Amino acid sequence: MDTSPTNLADQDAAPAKKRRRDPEASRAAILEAARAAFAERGYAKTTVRDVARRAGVTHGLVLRHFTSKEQLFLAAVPSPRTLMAEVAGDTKTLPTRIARSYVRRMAESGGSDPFVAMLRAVASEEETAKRLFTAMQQDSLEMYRQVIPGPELEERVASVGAYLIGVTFSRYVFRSGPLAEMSDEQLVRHLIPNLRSILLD
Amino acid sequence: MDTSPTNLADQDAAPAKKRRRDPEASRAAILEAARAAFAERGYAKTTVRDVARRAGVTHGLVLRHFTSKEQLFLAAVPSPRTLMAEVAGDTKTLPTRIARSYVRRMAESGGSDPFVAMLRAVASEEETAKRLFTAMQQDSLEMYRQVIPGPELEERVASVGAYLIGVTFSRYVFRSGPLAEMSDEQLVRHLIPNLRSILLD
DNA sequence: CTCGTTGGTGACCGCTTGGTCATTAGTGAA
DNA sequence: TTCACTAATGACCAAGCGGTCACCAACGAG
Repeated sequence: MDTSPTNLADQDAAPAKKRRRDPEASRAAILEAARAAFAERGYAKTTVRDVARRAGVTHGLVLRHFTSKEQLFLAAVPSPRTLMAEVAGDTKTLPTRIARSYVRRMAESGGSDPFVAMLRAVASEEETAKRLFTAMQQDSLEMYRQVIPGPELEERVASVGAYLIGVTFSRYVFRSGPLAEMSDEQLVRHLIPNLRSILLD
Repeated sequence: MDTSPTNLADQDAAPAKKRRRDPEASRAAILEAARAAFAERGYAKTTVRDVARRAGVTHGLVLRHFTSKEQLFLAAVPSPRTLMAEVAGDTKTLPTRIARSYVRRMAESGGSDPFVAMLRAVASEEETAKRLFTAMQQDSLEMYRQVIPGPELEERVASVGAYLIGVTFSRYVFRSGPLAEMSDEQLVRHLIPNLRSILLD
């Protein structure tokens, strides 16, 4: 009553494709697909099959390379080297550099930055992501410690972090409202005075 | 080879319980359980069975009362009446009132405020939550419009919103770092100057 | 041309999920 | 006490998940 070798197909890539056989390229394609998927839909809603389809492979291969969905997340969304690099330098121009560096970085990745993926993952109560996020915050605190004077350093840095989290949320997750509609240049101009007052009183 | 009427049980409440038969009470218990669950674990990770267990009923009853998980979300997490009420009043003391009202509100619900639930739901790309969130932002903008002078009102309000989103994320979602460890009073004191400079230059 | 190696496949599995519905049992009125 | 009414239950379902694995086919070495 069923001559075919299976009852229900489980195919991943729709069109018939030639096998590529290039493990490095496959790995890279999967990682990029994973980054985009986790940033766009969050950890919980992203399925291994989603990532596979984007990368043009089968979900079996994804698990073969990365063992589990969590391992894939860890490989694709690595500790996003301090949200704002280039912190070192003159204290007076610090806010400007932070704003520029933040906006450039987000613009380059087109909204699929690891930072966005981590925000989403943390929001859906993903323990792994929380650990990464903690490490990231520690890193950034260390960098500020050498540049900024005064007491309440921790609190000020935490507030800047919170502010940028909120901006990221509005602009790249929620994607609605004035902050989402500004151009990159407008956003930089808008951020600078706020960062300054939070950071330097 | 199987005398029982079913193979795998699907029970929800572990201990044998008497049937309560009180639709109003059930509804209320389910709604409260849903609010807490959505705020604690996010929309994607919360299952209908989770909510049912918390409420002490079966998951069948939850769906019977609310039809679907999404309807349940909409019923449990209603438009959270402008994050900060009591905005009207003197402009000079506005930041203080916003900070107080925000902190009190969050403290009262013990971190299971609808606002947190919505943040989490939006982060996992839930369209329904996005719509609620948009409405909420519109509401709050309306209220500010009558109280605050000057241009760039939209941008300033959006930035305050973003800042509070970030603070909420750090304190009630991520639950780590200085902002999470502050007492309510400390947080109020910390927020006021930042809110003031963002809102009033 | 063979043939061992190995990147890649897709059927399969156990389990969980959101959702349905026939059945069961409390309850107030007659 | 009986009985209609209906809140509540829990077995059931299809779909989809993460994860496994026997197999297949593309390549380089001989």
